[in-house]
Amino acid sequence: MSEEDRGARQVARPKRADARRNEKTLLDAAAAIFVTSGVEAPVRDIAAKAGVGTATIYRHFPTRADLIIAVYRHQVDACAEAGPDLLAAGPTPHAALGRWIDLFVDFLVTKHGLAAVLQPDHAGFDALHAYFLDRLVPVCARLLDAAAESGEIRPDVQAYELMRGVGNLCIGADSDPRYDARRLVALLIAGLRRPD
Amino acid sequence: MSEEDRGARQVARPKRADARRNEKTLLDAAAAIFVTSGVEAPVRDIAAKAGVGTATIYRHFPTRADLIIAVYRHQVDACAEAGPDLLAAGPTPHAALGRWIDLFVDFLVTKHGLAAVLQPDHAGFDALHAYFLDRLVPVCARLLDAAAESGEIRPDVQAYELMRGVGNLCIGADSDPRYDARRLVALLIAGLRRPD
Amino acid sequence: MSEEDRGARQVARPKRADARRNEKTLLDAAAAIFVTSGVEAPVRDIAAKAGVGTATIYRHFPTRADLIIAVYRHQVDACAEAGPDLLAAGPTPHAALGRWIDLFVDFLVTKHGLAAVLQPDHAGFDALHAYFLDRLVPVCARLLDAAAESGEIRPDVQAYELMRGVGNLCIGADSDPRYDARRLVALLIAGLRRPD
Amino acid sequence: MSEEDRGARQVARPKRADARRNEKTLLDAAAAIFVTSGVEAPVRDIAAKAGVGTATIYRHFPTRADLIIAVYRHQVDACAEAGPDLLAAGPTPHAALGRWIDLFVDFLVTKHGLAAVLQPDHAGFDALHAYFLDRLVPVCARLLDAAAESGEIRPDVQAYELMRGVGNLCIGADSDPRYDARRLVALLIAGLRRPD
DNA sequence: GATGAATGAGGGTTCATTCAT
DNA sequence: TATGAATGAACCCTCATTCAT
Repeated sequence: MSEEDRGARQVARPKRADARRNEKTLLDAAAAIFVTSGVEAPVRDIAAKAGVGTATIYRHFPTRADLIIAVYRHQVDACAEAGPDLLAAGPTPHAALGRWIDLFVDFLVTKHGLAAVLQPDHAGFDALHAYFLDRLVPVCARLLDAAAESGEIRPDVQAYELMRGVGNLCIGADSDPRYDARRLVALLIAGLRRPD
Repeated sequence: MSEEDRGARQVARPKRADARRNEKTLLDAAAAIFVTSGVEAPVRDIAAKAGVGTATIYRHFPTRADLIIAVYRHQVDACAEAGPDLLAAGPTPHAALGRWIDLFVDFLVTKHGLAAVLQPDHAGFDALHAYFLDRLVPVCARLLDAAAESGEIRPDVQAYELMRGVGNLCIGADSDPRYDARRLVALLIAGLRRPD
Repeated sequence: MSEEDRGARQVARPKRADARRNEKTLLDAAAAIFVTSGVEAPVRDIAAKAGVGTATIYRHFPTRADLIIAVYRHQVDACAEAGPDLLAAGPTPHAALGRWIDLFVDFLVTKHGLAAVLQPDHAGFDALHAYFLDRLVPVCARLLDAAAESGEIRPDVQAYELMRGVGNLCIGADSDPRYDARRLVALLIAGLRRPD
Repeated sequence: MSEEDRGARQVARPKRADARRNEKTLLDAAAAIFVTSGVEAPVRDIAAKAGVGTATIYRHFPTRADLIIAVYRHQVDACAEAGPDLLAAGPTPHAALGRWIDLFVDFLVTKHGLAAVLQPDHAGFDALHAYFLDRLVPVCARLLDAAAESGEIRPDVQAYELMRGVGNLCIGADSDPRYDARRLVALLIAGLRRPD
């Protein structure tokens, strides 16, 4: 594609290649640091890992929430998108819900400190909280509704509450061999079953 | 050796009463500050509330964990002691377990920030973690065992894990009207039931 | 060598018109920002207002002093040129001096932060300082000399010092309703009168 | 004086001697740094000069304005107190005003950057501004009133405005051999004379 | 025993200026 | 020539903890 083509079709932002590459470097560095030091690691550490100045991070990601979202966006999206597929795959809505929640848990437990920061009152992380909720609660709600309609589970549980609960169960789940978030979440999901 | 013995053997220690009173003042102040600012409130705030110097706090309670333990000891003990009674009261071990867990949840959700700090990897809070575990896990284990033996619940759940899960579900439970820890914990407990 | 000449000798420089236009845009933007945020406003704000990159500003105006000079050159020149006219218009040299100083004050008080930056020791603003001095001190000196020769004022006041004093009196003159630089400057000029 | 004596008479604050000494060190260090780097010098520089940690400065002087006030309090007070004496000493109110203003100017010109920071709109320095005004404007007003009543000067000049003007004339007065604030201020004061 | 002053490590953030594209 | 991304130095401020009195 020639430059004219691009210019003609869009507003033409030439510098992009560089910045794009840099942003990638940044995200990789952040992801790496998040693994070792948690999502609240000092900005300076991330900058150092990426080999850039601190301000570069602020340019790309004005708030820490922005950075975290960017780092995990793909995975969150993938999780959200898997919901309908699992529902379709069956065998029952409740089983699909369980599998989808497992996906979410698998994602969360490997992200050091992320679950803790997902708390709604964690100062400065509202955007992060909102993003996760916006993306995942509707998916969860659909699975929940389906399971409720099928009569498998009790109809009085809210998707928001369930997601929060699952998120909470994932806090500190790595680094403790005697605590298996997945197992507990499974109990929680099992607890949804209609008491017969 | 009892405290009286020690006092009798030496010259009377007039400061003792003072110190005792001081400790009480400290605990009251800490409790009050914990309610408003959480268990991670600045040491200075607590000292100010108690009307003492910061070093006084360190003298009585070398680590923050010590202070938190002292503040909540009575309630934790009461909770622990309620276990056997509830088990005896029935009607079933599983029901007793549910009631006992409710007691724990009621305690925890009203202690701003306590659940969060109970995480095993929370630096500097090992003593706190250990205390809660020492005190409560055995109680929980007994209830769990009884319920397992009665065949009400699955036999493969560890008390430690369950307590951690319940604790996690209590994180951030105040300050969010859409999240009811008690309800979720009830689901978790319900999920323990043997799948028939 | 005139600008046209240079253009004629080489291959036509089509960019020239562009650059010229760009410089105009820049000056307008700078003037606007100076009004709202003062002459020490962030470079980025000016660039943003002009719709150009920051480096473009540096290309046209290597130092901030250059930019400020360019923005106010016309007004400073106009002020300088008014001096002889006022002197000719009378009625006395001292009166003319007063009117000319008023012109300068009117200019200065409306330029947010300019007077403050005119200080000789303001790092990086030497060129600005020098420009104002080069342009205005001679004019002031002529008025002062005339007034001294006419016997209206004391003969021992230097133009440089007077200009600095007037400039200083204009600092922070906007934004304080209880401070009227013009009134104070009038006192200063009145104070020049020969003590009889 | 025994400890009991002190305890009986006051609230008994034993530690004072130390802190007092340290505060003195701090003020000396600040004064020294202010001379070389101006009153807006980095907190760290002052701390380093005093050989203390930065927080020590914040403890003693929560805001920079507090520190500056403390450093100059004695001199400002002395200046304020000299007003009535000078008025009494004569020979005329206007002469007394001139001498008093000279005192103020002598103080101000030797305080690098102080005059500049006395501007009412200088963010974060309101307390400083207020202090100077509270302390000096009333004194100036009294001198001004006396001179006005005696018929020496025009009656329409406000003490606030005059003080601001004098303060402004002192900005950048050190470090410029061609600018003598005292001389200009004398002109300003001379300009107060009633136009006959 | 009690005090509270001092410490100093950290963390976040801004902006003038340079430089690769 | 224009761009705007990157740089990184500088600064402020907070607190847990120690220590001299």
